Amino acid sequence: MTNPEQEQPLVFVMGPTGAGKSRLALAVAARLPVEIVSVDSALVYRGLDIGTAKPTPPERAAVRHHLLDVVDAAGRYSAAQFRSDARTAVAAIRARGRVPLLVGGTGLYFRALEHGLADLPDADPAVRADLADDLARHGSAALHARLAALDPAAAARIHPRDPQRILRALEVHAVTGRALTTLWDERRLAGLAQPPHKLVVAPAVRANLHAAIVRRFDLMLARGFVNEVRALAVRGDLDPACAALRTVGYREVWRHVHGELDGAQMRERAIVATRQLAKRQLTWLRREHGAQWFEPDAPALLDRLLRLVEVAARFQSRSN
RNA sequence: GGCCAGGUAGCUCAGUUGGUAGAGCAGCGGACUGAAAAUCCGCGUGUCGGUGGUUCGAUUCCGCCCCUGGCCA
Repeated sequence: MTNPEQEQPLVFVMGPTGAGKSRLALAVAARLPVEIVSVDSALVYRGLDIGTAKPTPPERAAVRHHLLDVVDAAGRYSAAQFRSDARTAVAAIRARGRVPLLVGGTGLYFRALEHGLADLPDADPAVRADLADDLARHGSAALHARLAALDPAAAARIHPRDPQRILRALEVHAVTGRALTTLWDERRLAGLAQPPHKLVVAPAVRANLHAAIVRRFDLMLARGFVNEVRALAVRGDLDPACAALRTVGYREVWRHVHGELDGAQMRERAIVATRQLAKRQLTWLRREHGAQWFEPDAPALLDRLLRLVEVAARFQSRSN
């Protein structure tokens, strides 16, 4: 008998922010023995609750959720760490005889889990700080030129004005002495043995998604989003360079709390940033092959999801 | 009611010494290998407020009308 963890297809529930993924997952959890694995780069941060629309304590009491609150707001997380944590969570859920449901909107994390990643060194804070210094002093074009000498293949695919990727490629080279693009070809961290079932939840009409985003942001404000950010500010150890504070909404509210934006500007810019995020998420989703697309709250969506989970649950009980 | 300043892209505005116009933002499309809710790339036709006139040609000059803001009554 083969390992059921590798044979059984996972179920992915994917969609842009505000499309109603969490609501759907909770509806399934009310009827079948599922646990939810969050696939979301913002929900991992402790202290970011209202502005990330994180499932609430009652919701988390009703259904077990994984990969929420796994790092401090001052900390770092990564796609590779997600891949590893998600695999651990999936195995643990299955060992309990339950069905994991992977729910979220971070395209890179879904991809890392499904297809794996190159086995690369972790971020090195000291090297990164030096490179950030060089960037401030010489500009990204100069660093891109430096990269072109060390790793021409990487330089060819990274835009000269994309500092984040230039820095990462230089960082990998500094830490390993090897070209990033060479390492990509060498060793991979495994993806899934079986292709997952992918369900995409997204309004077909963009204006509907935009309207949902506005409603949701206003609800966040009503629930005390500004006070939540104030609480993060009084800690004193966070600044806008932290990954957590680059999150959509948090960066705008942070500036509001520090007097740089008035209430109306903050709201407008946060809503704009959320729309732009949703658009980028849709770009990832359109690329997903074999995904089934549904309108939020479509009865067919819940039916389809329930059927997939039932099949998985049956498979699960047979192999345990 | 009078005077002044405006009315150009969804928004804020630039511009055309008369040859039908372009920036920023928004929006849309795309990329994406340890920051990814990040970081980047690409995409600009719109009754130039309306109407009449001058002109080969008017968004541009002139008249009238409408609208907005300010000042005066």
